[in-house]
Amino acid sequence: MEKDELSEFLSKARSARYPKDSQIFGQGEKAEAFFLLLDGHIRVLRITPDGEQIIARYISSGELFGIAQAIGRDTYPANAIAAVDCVTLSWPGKLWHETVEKYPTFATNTNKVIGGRLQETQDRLLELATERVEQRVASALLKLANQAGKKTEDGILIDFPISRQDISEMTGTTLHTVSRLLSSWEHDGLVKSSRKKITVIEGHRLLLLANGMQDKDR
Amino acid sequence: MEKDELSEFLSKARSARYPKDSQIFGQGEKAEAFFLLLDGHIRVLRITPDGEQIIARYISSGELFGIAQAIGRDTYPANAIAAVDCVTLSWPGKLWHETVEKYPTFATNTNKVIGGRLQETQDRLLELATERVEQRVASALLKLANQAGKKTEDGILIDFPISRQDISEMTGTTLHTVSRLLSSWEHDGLVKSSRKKITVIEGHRLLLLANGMQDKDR
DNA sequence: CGAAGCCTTGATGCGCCTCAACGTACGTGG
DNA sequence: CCACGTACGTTGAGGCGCATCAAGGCTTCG
Repeated sequence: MEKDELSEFLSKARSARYPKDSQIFGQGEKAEAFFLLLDGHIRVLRITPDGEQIIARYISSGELFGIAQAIGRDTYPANAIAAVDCVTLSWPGKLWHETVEKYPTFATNTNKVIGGRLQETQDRLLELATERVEQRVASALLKLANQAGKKTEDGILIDFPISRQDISEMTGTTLHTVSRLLSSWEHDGLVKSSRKKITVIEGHRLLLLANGMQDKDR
Repeated sequence: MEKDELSEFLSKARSARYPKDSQIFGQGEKAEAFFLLLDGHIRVLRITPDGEQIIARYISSGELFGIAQAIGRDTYPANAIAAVDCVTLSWPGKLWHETVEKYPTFATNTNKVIGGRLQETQDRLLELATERVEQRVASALLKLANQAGKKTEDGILIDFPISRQDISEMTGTTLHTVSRLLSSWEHDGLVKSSRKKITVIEGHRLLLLANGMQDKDR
């Protein structure tokens, strides 16, 4: 897409602000628009008929989301909730098809985005099926630190509020087990955490845990 | 794509036969080609560094697979193994990009294919995280019967050889647990099975199990 | 006809969920 | 700004679902 084409495309966008904990769209709702996250972090949830939920992924700024049109759906497949105050751009759904027609690279690029998410999801499936809770939680922390980490004097802080419950919903376990793990890791100096805040201190040792190695410094 | 364009595209394909249990491509190999399954069934495996594996999906005839190029990868993300004797068409990888450029619908269609697989994978993730083994195995059988079922006088036969081990690798459990479940279901008349062969007899009762309901006919 | 691969079934144990109770930080309204 | 309520976190006790270990039977194929 050329510069002026891009700016024309951008000019059709609507900007919006979502306060922390507000819902941007809901699972099953008619997909009226697709989004680009300008600032903030978004939690993508999938819910079972009987109310249990898991966190499918976190969206960071710069990512497209809610692109139901791209995969030929007319409803959103998940909930999107602002994890912090967020700023988005959005376009009406029908503009997707027009844009794809005009700029074929748009479609091929989307392939890569969706393909990447497919990969990621399959990796998690493999993890969930073959690894123990401790490894999965360690992996999740590392991934979060990687995706949304902020360097501090203590270590790498995950830069949005995240509860034990959230982590349990990312890893298929309970908040109790997560709490116990974090307590034990904090005791051993691997992480530091307080209410809705987690800092990774010794990433390399966490990585050993994630890979199922014994931590000999224990 | 128009008729003569399609036939030109098809004329560039190479046809191949893969005997049962042979490998079509391997995880991590350079992706030289992409494939269309004309006849047969293919098992797609993902393997962990330490040798454990899960079945990501089964491909049925008519489906594209091994489309690493589409998602911007240059290696295959999984193993593809012929579950029965298979016939495929394949095209050199670089033809993907040319084709996409020439026929933009190709890219948008691929979006739908990949999007559908993403959905499916996320559904399985949700299942694996929230449901018990019994429910997952019941779901897997129903899905298989749906995707590759053949009506027989007894019920719906899954139309390719599939072992207890295979089912366990689809559902994140062990062959022992699967064996026990199938035995008990056979005893109750829900299924009928022998070596590498499974027939679903009472789908509706299996569905109840898959949804976590009590089976009151037990 | 033997050997390998697949399936079955029991016994045992443990990883993690569940249930329960209490401590602690946060923010909201008086 | 303090008091209170609510949401979040911690920690223990107990139990169960399912993996693991073990041993033997059956089917298929060379």
